[in-house]
This record gives sequence, C-alpha cells and structure tokens, in this order.
Amino acid sequence: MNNKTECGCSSCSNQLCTKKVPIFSALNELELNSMTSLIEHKVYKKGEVLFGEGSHLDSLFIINNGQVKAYKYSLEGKEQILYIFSEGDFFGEKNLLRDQEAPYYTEALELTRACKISKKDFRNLLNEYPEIGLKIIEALSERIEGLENTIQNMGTKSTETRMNLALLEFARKFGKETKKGVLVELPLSREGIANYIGVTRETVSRKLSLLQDEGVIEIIGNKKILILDMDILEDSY
Amino acid sequence: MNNKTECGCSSCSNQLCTKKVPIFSALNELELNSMTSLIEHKVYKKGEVLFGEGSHLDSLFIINNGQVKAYKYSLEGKEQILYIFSEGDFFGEKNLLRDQEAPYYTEALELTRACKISKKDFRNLLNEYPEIGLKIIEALSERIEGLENTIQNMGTKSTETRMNLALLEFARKFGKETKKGVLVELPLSREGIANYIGVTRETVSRKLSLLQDEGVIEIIGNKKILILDMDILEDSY
DNA sequence: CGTTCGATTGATGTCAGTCAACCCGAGTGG
DNA sequence: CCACTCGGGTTGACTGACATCAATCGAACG
Repeated sequence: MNNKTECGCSSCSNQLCTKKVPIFSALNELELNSMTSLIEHKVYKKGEVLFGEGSHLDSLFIINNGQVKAYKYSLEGKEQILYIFSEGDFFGEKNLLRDQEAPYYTEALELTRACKISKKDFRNLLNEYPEIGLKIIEALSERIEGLENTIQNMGTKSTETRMNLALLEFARKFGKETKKGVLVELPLSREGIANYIGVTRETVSRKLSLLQDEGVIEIIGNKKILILDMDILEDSY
Repeated sequence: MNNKTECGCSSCSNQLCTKKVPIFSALNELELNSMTSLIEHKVYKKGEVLFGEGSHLDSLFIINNGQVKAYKYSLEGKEQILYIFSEGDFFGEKNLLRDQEAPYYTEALELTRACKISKKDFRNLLNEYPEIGLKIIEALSERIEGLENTIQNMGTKSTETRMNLALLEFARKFGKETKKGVLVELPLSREGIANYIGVTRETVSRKLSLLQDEGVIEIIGNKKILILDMDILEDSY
C-alpha cells in the first residue's frame, strides 16, 4: 500500500484525477469510470522535468497531487516562471487540436502524481461529450484572466506590491490558518520567487526581511513563512 | 454608398465579419449566411469606449475593420494596455458561458466597425456547430501563448528589447513594405506605447530617438515610423 | 566535521522614473 | 493673417530603486 514510486492502487488512481478536475464535472460517475482505461498514471520526483520547451507533446496532463512549475528561458538564460500548477490543474492543452511544440518547460516542485490522456483519446472524448469543450473554454478564459492580471501587475505595480501579491497567492493556495496567522509552505525557493515576479533573488531576500521588520510576516527557515497581517498584503490589489 | 457613420450596405456587412473570423471557418457559405440575421452592426468613433471594466457584457464582439485597445487601470491610475485588437479579432468571450463582468476597458483607436452577437445566439450556434467550440479553444490557446510571451518579456527583457518587440509587432500587424524599409502606421501615441510595454512616455521618446540615432528607424512625425533595419529588431527575440 | 548550496547583507553602479523646461503643430479666435 | 493656446512630444538634470558583485552566514547532508 505504500508504494511511493508507482501508483499501484487502482481504486484511488481511477477516481482521483478525473474527479478532481473541473473540466470533467459535466460527466457522471459512470462516464468517469469509462474514462479510466484511457488514463496513464505517472509519478515524477522533485526536480524531474515532465517535458521541455519545444518538445513534441501528445497528451494532456492533469495533476493528481503535487506541484509543477511551468517556465521559459530568455536568450540570456533568465528563467521566467509562468505558472505554478497544483492539484486539479491541467496543462498541455495547446496540443490538443494542433500539432505544436510545448511552449514552456514543466518541472515537478515535489513528488507529483499526474494523469496523462492522449490527444487522440481526448479528442474522442470531446466529440462524445461536447460539454467538456465548454468547460475547457471556461477554464482557459480563467487562465487568460489570470495572465492579464499578471501583465497588469508587472507593468504597473512596484516590486514591493508584486512581492505582496505573490505571498498572497501562495497563502491562498498553500496556506493554513493557525492561531498566530496564516502559515505558508513556500512552493519556491527565493530564486524561484524571484523568477516568478521578475526580480533578482537578492531583492526577494531584502523585501522579505523588510516585511519581517515591519511585523507583517515571520520568516521560518527557508521554506515557511508565517503571515501575521494578511490585511496589509490584501491592500496591494 | 459612402455612408461613414452607419454601415448601411447590407451586402458587405453581411459577409465581412463572419468571413474574416477564423472561429467561423468551420462553416460553409450557406451556414454563414444563416448567421447574418443574428448579427448587430455597430460603428464606433475614435476614442469611443465600447465597454468599460466591470460593465455587464452580453455579447461577443468581432472587429470588422478598425482598431480597438483593451486596457485596465491600476489603483494609482496607471493604464496597462493588454491587447490591440484589429480586423478579425474577437473579444468578450469570457461572458459567453458565465455571467461575468468585463475584465477591461475597450476603446476604439480609430473609426471601427464591429459585429455583435448576443451570448444567447452564440450559445445556440455552439450547440449546432460544435466545431466552432474547437476553433475557439484554438484561438484562446493562441491568445494564451501571446500573453505568456508578454509576461516573459516583461519579466526578463530590458526596456530596449521590449521597445524593439513592440515595434516589431506593429510592423507585422500594420507595416507596409516600401523601397526604403517597412513603413509603420503607429496605432498608439507615445504614451500609449508606454502603457503597452510598461514604461513612461519619456522613456519611449528616448528609446525611439536612440534607435533613430543608430540608424535602425526613421521617425516621421508622431504617427509613422520607417523601419530601416528589421534584422536588428528581430534580434530581440 | 567539513562541504555545499541557498540565503543574507553590504557596497557600488546603472538605468528608468520624475520633474521641469521647451518645442512644435493644430486649432481657435481676434 | 497673426497671436494664443493647448496637447503631445522631446530633452536634460536629478534621484532612487533595483541589479550587480562580493563577502559571509547558516542549515542540510554526507
């Protein structure tokens, strides 16, 4: 039962990924079950690259549990993180219809279980259940909205503000309420945060120290942050 | 025949917008014609706002000809331009499925003719021709890719480079080949360009002057730029 | 216990923002 | 026809914030 490298337990693997994903919410239990045969389960270790930019992709990925960062490199070698995908998120959708190269790298930030559905199977599914198409349009629209906000933030907000917004995002996604405040398990290193908000790792260090001095957060080692005053972060909107 | 404020000529208005748009390319002539009754034609003067951020939207817009900028304001009042839509582009798609508020302002940059299809009609269309759904997914995927690139540029590239990329984009969309180089009719003022790439208007001025000094471009008044050396701009990728 | 990698802190340089003056062309009104 | 104004554009001086470079720290791990 404790097989960490391969998800052998068919009872869990069958249900989880399809049930967790909004895009399949149009399907009922029976239909979901009929899908399970199409799904290939994969486990990725921390640091493992799922696929690289420019590689040929022939399936849709759905995250069962764990975290994956999607990123690109500029010519000068600077990394820009575009997404932090977690449970229930999907990616690789650009290749569902057209044969295209992957537009970014994806790498597991921790032990991650993912489901893969081949492009061909997925297209059949789309034909059979057109509502899935609508769900995808909806999901893509939401993603677009997030990207539009990111662009606005990068274009008009100060680095302080972007730092705050990143913390806020992590708190929402990965934070746990405690008596003293919201405890956040950071998905990224300082350098990762830097590559996410488009500054250098030193700047991230300095801004975090500043926030600690101001009593807004408490830095606990390198991986955790306790947010004492969420309101101040929320003001960044 | 020369009515500039209202497109009265039904023979052109019927065909154009539906034929120009990739998302309807799945339909044949007959099907396109059956659509025309659903379409409302609108003309917007330069500077006119089609809809504002937060307003209730109940239709999809398709640009027949002209240009429209989509933008948001930050709390401090800074404008961030997200898109410059032109002939054949569509927007307002976020509201097709869910009732949502518009996520940005849209404003005509010049005299613009647009077609509107109501959410309800469009949904019926989607049911009748599911291939349109696939086309939309494709178009949204492309838009996502563009946004991802913009984010990478804003996060990792210098302002010089972003300036070059903006020029390149304008050249591709609005440029005309001439003997001396590519003549670009700028869709935006200096301030507009600034709000597009996330810098100040002074910086845009300086960078353009610099490019002129280097012999890469020739500034012709406020509205036109002649690009003498496309290769240098292309190097910005 | 030592090595290593990430994080922090400090000193310095650089580049874009800010503020301000000025320019220039298009309208406008006398 | 000219003077004036007004809006957008350009240019220059200054400032401040982030990048860069470099040294040090410190926790994790063999």
